[in-house]
Amino acid sequence: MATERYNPRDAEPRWQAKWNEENVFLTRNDDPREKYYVLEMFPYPSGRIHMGHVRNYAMGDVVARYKRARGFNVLHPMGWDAFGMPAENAAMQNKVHPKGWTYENIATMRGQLKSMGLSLDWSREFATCDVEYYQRQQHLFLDFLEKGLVYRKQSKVNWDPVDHTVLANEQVIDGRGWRSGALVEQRELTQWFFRITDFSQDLLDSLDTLDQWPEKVRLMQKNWIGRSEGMLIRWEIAENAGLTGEKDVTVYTTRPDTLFGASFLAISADHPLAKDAAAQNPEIMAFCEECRRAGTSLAALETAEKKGMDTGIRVRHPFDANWELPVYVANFVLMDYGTGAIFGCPSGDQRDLDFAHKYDLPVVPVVMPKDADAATFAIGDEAYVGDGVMINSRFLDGLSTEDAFETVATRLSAATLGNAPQGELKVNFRLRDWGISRQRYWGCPIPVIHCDDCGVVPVPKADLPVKLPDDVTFDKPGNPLDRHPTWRHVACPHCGKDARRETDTMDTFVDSSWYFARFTAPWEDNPTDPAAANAWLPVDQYIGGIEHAILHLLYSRFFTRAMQVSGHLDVKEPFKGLFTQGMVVHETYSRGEGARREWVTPAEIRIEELDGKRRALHLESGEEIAIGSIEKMSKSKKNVVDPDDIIASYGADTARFFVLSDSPPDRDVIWSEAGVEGAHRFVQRVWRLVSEAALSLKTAESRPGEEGDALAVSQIAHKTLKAVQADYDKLAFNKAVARIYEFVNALAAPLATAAAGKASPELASALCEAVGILIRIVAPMTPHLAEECWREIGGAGLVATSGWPAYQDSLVADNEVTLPVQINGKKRADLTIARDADQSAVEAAVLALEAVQAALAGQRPKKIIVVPQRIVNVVV
RNA sequence: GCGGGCGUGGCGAAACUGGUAGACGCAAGAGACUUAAAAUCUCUCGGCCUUGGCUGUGCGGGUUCGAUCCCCGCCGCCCGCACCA
Repeated sequence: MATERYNPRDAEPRWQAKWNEENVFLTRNDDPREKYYVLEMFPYPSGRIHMGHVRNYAMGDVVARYKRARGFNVLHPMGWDAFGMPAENAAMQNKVHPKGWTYENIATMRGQLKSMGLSLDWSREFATCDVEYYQRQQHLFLDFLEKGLVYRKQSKVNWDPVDHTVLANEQVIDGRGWRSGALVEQRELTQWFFRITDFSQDLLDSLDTLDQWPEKVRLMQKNWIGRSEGMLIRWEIAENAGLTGEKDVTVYTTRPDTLFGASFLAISADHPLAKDAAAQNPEIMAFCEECRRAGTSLAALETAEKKGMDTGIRVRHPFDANWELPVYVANFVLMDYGTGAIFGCPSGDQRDLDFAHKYDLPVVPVVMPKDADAATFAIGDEAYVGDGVMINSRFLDGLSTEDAFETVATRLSAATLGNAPQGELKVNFRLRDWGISRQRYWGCPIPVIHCDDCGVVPVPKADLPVKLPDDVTFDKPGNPLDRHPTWRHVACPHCGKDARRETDTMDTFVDSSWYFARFTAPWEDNPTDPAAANAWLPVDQYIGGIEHAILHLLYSRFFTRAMQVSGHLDVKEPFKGLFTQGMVVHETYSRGEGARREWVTPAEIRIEELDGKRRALHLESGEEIAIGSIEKMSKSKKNVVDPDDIIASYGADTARFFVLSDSPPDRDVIWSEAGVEGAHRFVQRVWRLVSEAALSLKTAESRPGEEGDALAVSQIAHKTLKAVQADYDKLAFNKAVARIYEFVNALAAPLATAAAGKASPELASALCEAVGILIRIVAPMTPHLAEECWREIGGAGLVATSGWPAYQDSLVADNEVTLPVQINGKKRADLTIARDADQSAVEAAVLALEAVQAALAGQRPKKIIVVPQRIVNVVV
């Protein structure tokens, strides 16, 4: 009986319509079953989806469908991270409105995602640029403001004088704006900040509770937060050189133990003391300017020479009033870490040592390795940064580094300078408060009003939303909100006088810092329904790219805490489980050189192989195209493969199955068409096997048939079920795929017997069950195929609403095991024996083996190692 | 520089963290079916020699009855942070 090939173009839309009709994936908040929240990082609507999206959402969908089958009430929503620069760039380049551009992209991409057959609750969909969403974000902002979690301060920013905008550090390339190419200036602007540093310690401590996060990500966050334990030490100014009125200067150090090795103080060019000095001395002024300019170029930092200038100011050593040290302005001291001032101990720090050599400052070794000889220990070109024993340090001599730290801390805390302690213990963090002001149009307006009389006035909640005006122009650089004729002019909510709206919008990272909470009740007037948020959160499984390991995840962790403080929910950590999936990468193709280089999409070329050499030829012109490096799929390099083509020719199931096969999900994959065909063969094979055997399986009981090993079929079915279940639990999709292949390979012969109408009733019944298991374990990956097969075998209802089958322990465990038998560690034979055979029984059986007898040649073995149910090793 | 990870066939990768190395898939080769093609099926497929072995998980040592896995020392690649006091 010839079976028709499975036709995804017919089947997939049919089942998608069916799921939709029956509201299979709508999630109710009042469902009594245990909850499971699975979320993939929502996409930026850049235009079309690419294979990276397919991989991300296929993984999430497997988890969602699997957990649904396991009986959980699954929340699996989708939305759009829709504010951001590309929309404004498109507006400037193509004269389209950011709003129109964004919503059109969303419509396209939504259609593409729907064609993948994802089990999403589309009723909860939103875009962050929806007024309904950003209104609630403004609400949150106001609540944070009230709780003191938001503040304004002057801050240095990278300012592009051509585009009239602030640039993020990564948008400054070699000191120039990435778009305009203009030299970037450092400007002081008043900006809004979120007080993320209020939670530094908690954000650090709680990392330990996130045991379902990759170790790597936790470590990255830990380093980013950057906790260090040290001291603040105040140094009395002995000589001000007529440059400052200050009486003392405070430094931060993690090595107070090395205090007797100090030979200079260094301060940042932005330190108040440096500013005082610069005001009095043009040379210092010039040097400070130079330091600031150098600071803009990120790459230059690496190689930048350590430079300093002696200010002439002198300070007294905290433990010796007669010991004076020079104060330098130095280009390597950062104003925003510690106090912007350090003491230099050249023997214990490589940078300080280089600096000391350059400016002829003393180098006194104060720490030596435990086993070194104090008489001969010296510092050459390399500082000794390790722990050890104190030397040349007066009352600290002989102490360990650790004890010296304690001693100095105790003494300085007790001592006073003026009327304050001379030193205090201080924990310092690298983490900075989060600046959220952006001088851009396409973002969430910051809901405050500036009044000449009342100052900064929050917009009353009743007046929300502060809506973005639609009638804006992009013909000039700068923020369109600034030059809008009317939008910024409003009355002060306090006094009613003319006032001005804040025209800055929020960093788009704010939008993505709480969307996962909004999904729990997107219909709410308030930002959240706390009951719903508390019930659903934390997200049980969050899936996304490693590129968000720090910022997005840290900001979301902060937001959750801030929302807890302001009563919007009552959990601390937003994401219980995190999985970082690998990228989909592809070769790049280009023609032309230098500035004229033009990228070519894979769709426009064909690859030819000649004498082992691969060549790329342009389809239209036949011209040879250069094959470039393998990189992450991106619009700019055009090395994207549009899933539409693959879905159109092979179907969504094949695309899904392929991206889940072969490679571990956390590793990058190189896209290859050959792999797609392999996956498609599997889809067709499952369909053929199931459909060919389906009829005879149903009728087998009525007639006698050939013997078949029904038990073997049941055993592999249940073993596979158990293993695949474990793989899905661990998100090891590639291993699940391999096991399913093995399973299908094992079923092929018995199913052929059945298809020929020769299966015994026992075999037919075992096959019936096995096929049912097969359909349900492939269903999370290839859901349309599963439905089609399910109908073919006469399954009740939909696979999508069927439960997960339970494996039987008795069928999973074998009564007999086959042990490899090694002689001196090399495998020489197999031994099949009862599973519960004891040591002596196994030994006896092993000694009886021909191969063992031959190896022993009549001798007694030295040793026999029996690892139960695993291996036997005979040592001769 | 600091921190982390990885290195297994022609390719993507498995191997229950000390127990048969290379499961499964891709590619390749041979064959069957076919007028032919597609589809499908069967077999081969790390390397070296003659059956049977030997050898093999980046390289060199070590621990162990037994090492892809643990320890020491190299080599190579990738990622993150980067003047953090």
